[in-house]
Amino acid sequence: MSEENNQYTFENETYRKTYWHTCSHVMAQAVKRLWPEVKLAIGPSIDEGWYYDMDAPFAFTPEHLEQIEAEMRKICKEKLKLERFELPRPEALQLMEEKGEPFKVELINDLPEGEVISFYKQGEFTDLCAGPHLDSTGRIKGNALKLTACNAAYWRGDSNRETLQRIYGIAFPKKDELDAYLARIEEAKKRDHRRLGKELGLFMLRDEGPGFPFFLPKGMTLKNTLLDYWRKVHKKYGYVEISTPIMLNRQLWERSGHWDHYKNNMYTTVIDDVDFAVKPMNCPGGMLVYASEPHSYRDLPLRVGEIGLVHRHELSGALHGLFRVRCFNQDDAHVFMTREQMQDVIQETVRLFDEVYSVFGLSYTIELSTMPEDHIGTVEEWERNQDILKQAITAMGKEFVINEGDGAFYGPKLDFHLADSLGRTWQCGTIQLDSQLPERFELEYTGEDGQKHRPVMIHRVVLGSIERFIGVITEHFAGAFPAWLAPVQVKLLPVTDRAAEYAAKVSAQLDAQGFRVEVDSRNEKIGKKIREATLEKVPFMLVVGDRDMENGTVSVRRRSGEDLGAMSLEDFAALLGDEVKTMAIK
RNA sequence: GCUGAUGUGGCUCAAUGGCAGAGCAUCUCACUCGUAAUGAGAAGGUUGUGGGUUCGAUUCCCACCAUCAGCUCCA
Repeated sequence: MSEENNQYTFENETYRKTYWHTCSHVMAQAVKRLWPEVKLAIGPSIDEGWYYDMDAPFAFTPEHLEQIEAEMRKICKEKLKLERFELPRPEALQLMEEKGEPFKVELINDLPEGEVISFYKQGEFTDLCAGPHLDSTGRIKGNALKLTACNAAYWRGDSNRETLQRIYGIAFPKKDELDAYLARIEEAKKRDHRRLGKELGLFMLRDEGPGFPFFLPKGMTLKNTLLDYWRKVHKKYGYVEISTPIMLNRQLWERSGHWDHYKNNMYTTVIDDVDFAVKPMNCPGGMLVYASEPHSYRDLPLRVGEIGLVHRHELSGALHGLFRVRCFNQDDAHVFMTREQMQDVIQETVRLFDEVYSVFGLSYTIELSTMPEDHIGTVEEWERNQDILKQAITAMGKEFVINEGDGAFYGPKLDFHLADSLGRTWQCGTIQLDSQLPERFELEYTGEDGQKHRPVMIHRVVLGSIERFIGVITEHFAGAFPAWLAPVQVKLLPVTDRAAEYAAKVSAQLDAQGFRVEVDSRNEKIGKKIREATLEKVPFMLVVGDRDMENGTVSVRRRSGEDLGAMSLEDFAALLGDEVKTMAIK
């Protein structure tokens, strides 16, 4: 995906960003020409294009955007020079007040003392801006720019402040690059897991349960196959598996801290006059399991996995297909260990992540999230744990970026972000270091010295949410899952009714060998059956007709269209078995 | 939750202040066919829900629900 993102002929990123930034000024100028009453906020360049936030007394429509585009083209043709100038604070404030730009006035007021206050002027339009910019609006190719969307955004990202309108745009030095970009966006939409999920019969969402996905037979097969793999790979890494209740009483959630720190997102109910909450996380249940019997240092690290169904009340506007739901399965695990084992355990976990993600061909970026405002535990403890996470991945030669203040309330974490087909990243894996919950639940182990000690733990998920991960790989593979994952691996296509019985026999034989097989016994032409099986993205089609019956063969076709010709069923089973094995764990 | 848009048979989409239409899918019949759509016929809709305006609302207005784009949030 990243290759596709780098098709631009812009010389380099700095130039690209400068180009887009100047576009945002041209757009603001166009808007002010058309509707002088519109107030300007901020208009930066972004990874793909630019936006400008504005406050208008009316809502921008697609027609407005076309008008703005037309005016932008005019401004490009006018070849206006961009001139930078600086003003002392009082004059800068006076200029923006005269122009009636309250947001700019606020920005200037918030600039630190001594900061240079610079403006860029092009024709009649002047904007507060640090720059840099192109030297002329004539540098922008007017017919290779497009305003792509208009949406809401909060002033300064604060949901308590004004809601502004954000207009997004994209531009390239050449028209055909813009076309290629727009075509890529269209192509990415075809991979949307919500669309593919419907087309392939994987899952559905209903008004009756917003954010609570239904899995259909094919999606369920996919999910179970994924979980089979998960169990195998975790067994290999020394994990055991448990299952804890979906609902536990209030006392437990108070003890874990969730009642105080997470209550707004929890579904609660009253049973026999006692408050209960549906679990938003699996850890408290896992604590109870650990605490249910004494442990020796010899048992550590103790790796306890759980495919846990959790419910979280997300804001209605945040829901998004399988990517953001209110109920999902976490491929959770808690590893209990001594302080000395922390670094090893973290590294072992990262190696497990690498193994799993590489099976799917997914790349990731790592974020280290540090202490949030709402937290438990001391600052020293947090810093110590953050350092351990840093050291562990640095020693493995991995890069990370810091996400300040975004840790869980009980500890810092490493988040693994996987990219979807639109280049959006989704947090899937996470490793959270926690010395707070063991404290709260008074977990213990007996050390070599015969004394009781407190273990530390990590909370970790690899796939994250099974649901989200299915969404990510659906887009990643564009619905064409590798054979080991495909809900249907083989589709038998009898050419005529005469071959129906033979097809059923072949199907039964493959089924007995553990392959997932379907027979298309409809009275339809072979061309139609092939077309539909291809659209269903079934990896292998076996065409069987009179010739195959006579010779005891199957005629094999891949979903790519490749015709492998007739072969014996044994040969085909070997071929399929091989393909399945190369992808999955031994 | 906020701003804007959308909501029509299972799916994709038309249309209109005056009897709601197509393609695909479904069902029936014929065809028995060798690598991306055989033909004919039938059936299928209180136009998201609830109010209102109107002689008449699927269409106009209001509220709610859901979805979409984004913002905010996201253990």
